[in-house]
Amino acid sequence: MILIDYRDKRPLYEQVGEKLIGLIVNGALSPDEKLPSVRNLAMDLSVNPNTIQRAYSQLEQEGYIYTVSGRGNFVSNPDSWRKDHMSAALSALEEALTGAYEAGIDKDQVLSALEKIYKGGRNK
Amino acid sequence: MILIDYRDKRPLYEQVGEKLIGLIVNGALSPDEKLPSVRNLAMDLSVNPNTIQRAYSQLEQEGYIYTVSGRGNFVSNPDSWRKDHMSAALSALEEALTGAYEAGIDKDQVLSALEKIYKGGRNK
Amino acid sequence: MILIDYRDKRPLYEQVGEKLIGLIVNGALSPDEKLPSVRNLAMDLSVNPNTIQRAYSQLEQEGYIYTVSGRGNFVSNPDSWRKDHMSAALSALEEALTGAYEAGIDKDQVLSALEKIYKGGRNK
Amino acid sequence: MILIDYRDKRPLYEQVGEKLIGLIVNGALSPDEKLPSVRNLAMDLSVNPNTIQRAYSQLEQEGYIYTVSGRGNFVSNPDSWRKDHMSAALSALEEALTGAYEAGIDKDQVLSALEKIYKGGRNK
DNA sequence: GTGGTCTAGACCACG
DNA sequence: GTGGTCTAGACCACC
Repeated sequence: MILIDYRDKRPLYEQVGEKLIGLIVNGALSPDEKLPSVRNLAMDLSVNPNTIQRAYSQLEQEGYIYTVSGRGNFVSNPDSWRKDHMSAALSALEEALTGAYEAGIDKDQVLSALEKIYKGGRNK
Repeated sequence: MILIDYRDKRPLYEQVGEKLIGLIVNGALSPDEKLPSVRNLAMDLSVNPNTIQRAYSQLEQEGYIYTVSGRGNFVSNPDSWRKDHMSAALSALEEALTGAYEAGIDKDQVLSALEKIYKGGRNK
Repeated sequence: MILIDYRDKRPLYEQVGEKLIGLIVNGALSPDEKLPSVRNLAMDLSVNPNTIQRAYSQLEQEGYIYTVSGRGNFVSNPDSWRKDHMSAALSALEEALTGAYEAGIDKDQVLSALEKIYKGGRNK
Repeated sequence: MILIDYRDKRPLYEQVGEKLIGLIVNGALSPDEKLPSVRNLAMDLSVNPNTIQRAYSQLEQEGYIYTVSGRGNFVSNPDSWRKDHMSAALSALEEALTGAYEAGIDKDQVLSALEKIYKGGRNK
């Protein structure tokens, strides 16, 4: 379900969190679906439960999941996160665009990259 | 010349390095122009010389500058870095684009962001 | 009669208890009226009977209801709880007021909030 | 500087955080002033450094302080938190007011409590 | 069994 | 010395 890349310099909990966000945004995990328990996922990934706990807390705080103590963690309704998620993605995009502009990348190149991704569909 | 943002979570040497790259790519620093000495810049920014040293080493390793021992650090010829810089910017852009796509951002929005940046010109 | 919010971080028994207090204080449940049986309410809310039991015990201990073993649970006479309830509400209010004061909230704002609630009437 | 109440049921990190917020909002800690280091405060309070770390992270995330890695934690400029802090205090106040209203507390009593606090000044 | 908190102790990057 | 991350192991409240 999730693979950890130990060469990645980012903290483990962030990696795990991001992967889960991907699954949620992709729709691989539906609203109100139960996520693996903290301990289970920790064992699966051979990682300390605290690390998973931290990833989950952060996801909850960002509105991607909600926690019912004693029951588990569940994915939130998209309303809770879609807006924030989109604005975050948008500002990341603007930053990348200015980077591209300053690097001297041609507008046509940007357009072709754009077409490739928006036509190819979900190829991740 | 350079301002340090202490609230930025990235390491200082990285911040300094990025600012210098900006100046180089923008052409504010021309090829073969001499950069400030490690000690001078360190004093200017009230920062440990080690920090500047590290920033310079990294820039050198990425090909943006070259070092002549005993003489100082100088801006490299664009040939040494332009290609790498562009491909890095391009892959960052692609990543941001897929992120935007998966977040459900409309193609038109991407285009408008694109226009805004590519028309506005170098205002940074 | 009662709705449970599973996203609420408080324990279920507390949530249920608070809702019941609301009904009692509002007068929706009159003194000496019989409350639903533990098992019935548990089934209604699809919740473990222990949870309801615990809510009832707490209400009893706070004087809002009384239990006749073998017969059921009944709403207490307001004399048993009104004073405690009021003093609790009052000290909570004072705490909130000092919080507001320290946050720099203007006296007029407090007054307008006060008017809004005390004029609007019982609309909850 | 801070006292921990072990009878309080809230988590330690929350208690510590709240006390610090109090000091910051009161002005006892000025903007850009350095807070005690994680380890120091942990020793002072005979508490695990992780606990303090968590308190600090939360304060940072709420905008009350900012962290410079390798240097320490510093209190933020009031602009970062005043607005959020006020709105939080305001909604807490409204909740307390409705509670008071429903408990049957007289408007005059509320007014007298209000006067007591807003006239008495900072008596905490 | 589930999440939440806490301790103890360790290692790393940064400056 | 400073914050940040991680592990190991423990205890608690809730359901």
